[in-house]
Amino acid sequence: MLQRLGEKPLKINKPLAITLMGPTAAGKTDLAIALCEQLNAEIISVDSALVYCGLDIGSAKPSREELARAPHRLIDIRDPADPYSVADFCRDARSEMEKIVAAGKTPLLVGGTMLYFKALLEGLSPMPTADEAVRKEIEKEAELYGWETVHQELKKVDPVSAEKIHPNHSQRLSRALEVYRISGKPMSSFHGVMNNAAINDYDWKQFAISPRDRKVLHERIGLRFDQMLEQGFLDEVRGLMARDDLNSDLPAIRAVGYRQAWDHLSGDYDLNECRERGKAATRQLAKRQLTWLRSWTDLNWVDTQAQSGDFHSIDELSETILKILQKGAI
RNA sequence: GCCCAGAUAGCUCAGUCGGUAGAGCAGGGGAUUGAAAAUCCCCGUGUCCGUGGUUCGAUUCCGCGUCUGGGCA
Repeated sequence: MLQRLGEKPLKINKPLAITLMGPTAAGKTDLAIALCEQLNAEIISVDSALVYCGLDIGSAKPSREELARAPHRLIDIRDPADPYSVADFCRDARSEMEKIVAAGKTPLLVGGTMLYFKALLEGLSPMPTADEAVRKEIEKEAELYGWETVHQELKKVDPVSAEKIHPNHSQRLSRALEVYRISGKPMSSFHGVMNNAAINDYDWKQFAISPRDRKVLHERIGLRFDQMLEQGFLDEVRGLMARDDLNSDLPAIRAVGYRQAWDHLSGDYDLNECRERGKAATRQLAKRQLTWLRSWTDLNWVDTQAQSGDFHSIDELSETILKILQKGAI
C-alpha cells in the first residue's frame, strides 16, 4: 500500500525488550525487581558471574526471596568448573527472550557484563569456539618463546589482527591464533559478518543507572564488600576451595572478590589486605563498565542520586523509567 | 627523660656523591567478537616535616624544633 506524505512508515510490530545496565553496586537488582512487577516483564540476568552455581554472596546474587518475587533467568546455570562464554550467553539469552515473549511478557535484561549486551545486540562473527587443547598449546609456546614470538607468528598468518592486538595482550593474541589454527583462516576474515544480532528483532529500550558522582559509587562498593564479608563470603570461598576440581585459573574463581578471597585463604595476604584488594578490584570493574557505557548508543541514563545528593528511592527511579518508556525512549 | 632510626605522590617506599625527584599500589582515561567480574594500553608537580645555618644554589650537608617508630631508663 502506498504511504501518504507525512504519515509514519508502517510500524512493524516488534516485541518490546528492555535493558537495564550499569556499574556494579549501582542498584540494578532492586530496581529491576520493582520494574518487573510494574511492567509485566521477566528478568534475564546479563552477568558472567551470576551464571555460576555457588557464587552467591560474593557475586551479589539476588537472594532467595528476591528470586521468588522476580525470577531471574540465566542465573545458576553453570558449575564453576565449567566455563561459560559470551557465545553461550547469546544463545541462551535469545532463547529465553523468545520464551518470555511467547508467554506474552516483556524481556527485561539486567546486568553489568557489557560484552554480553553488545554481542547479544550486535551479534558475533561465525568463528570457531574456544578449544582448550589449542589454548594450552599456545600457552606452552608462549612460556617457551615468549608472547612476542606468538605475536610474530600471528603476524605471518593474520597480519590484520596482529596489527590490532598489542604484543602484550596475551589473551587476545591467543584467541586470534586459536581461531587460525582451528579454521585455517585468519580471525580478521570472519569479522565482516555478524550472526544472530538481536538489535533488529526487538523494539529495544535501553537504560543505564549509576550515581553521577563516582565517589558515591565507591562508597557503596566499599560498604557492600564489608557486608559480604559479614555475610560469610569467606566461608563460601572456603567451600569452593574444598573442591578439588576448582582452581584459581577458572573464570569463575577469577571473578572480582573471589580471586582476592581465594588468595587470602591460600595465605598470600591477610584479611585486611583481602578487603582492600577486593574493594579496589570492584572499583576497577565499575570503571571499566562505565567506559563501555559512555560510548553506548541509544542509552537512557538514570542518575540514582537526587539533587540533594541522597539516593532516589526505588519507587522514584522506577517511576522515572516508566515515564521515559511512556514518552517513548530512544 | 636519654639514645637510635625515620619523616619524599592518596598509601608503601626508592633516590638525589648539593643543581627542586620516581617505582609499586591506589586513582583517572581508553580498548574490548566464544575467559569479559577476564585481559591489555596510556596518564606521575609533590610546601621532598618545619625552621635557622653553610653554599651561587639545600629535599639532599649541619644545628634546633615537631611528630612517628624502636630501644634504654
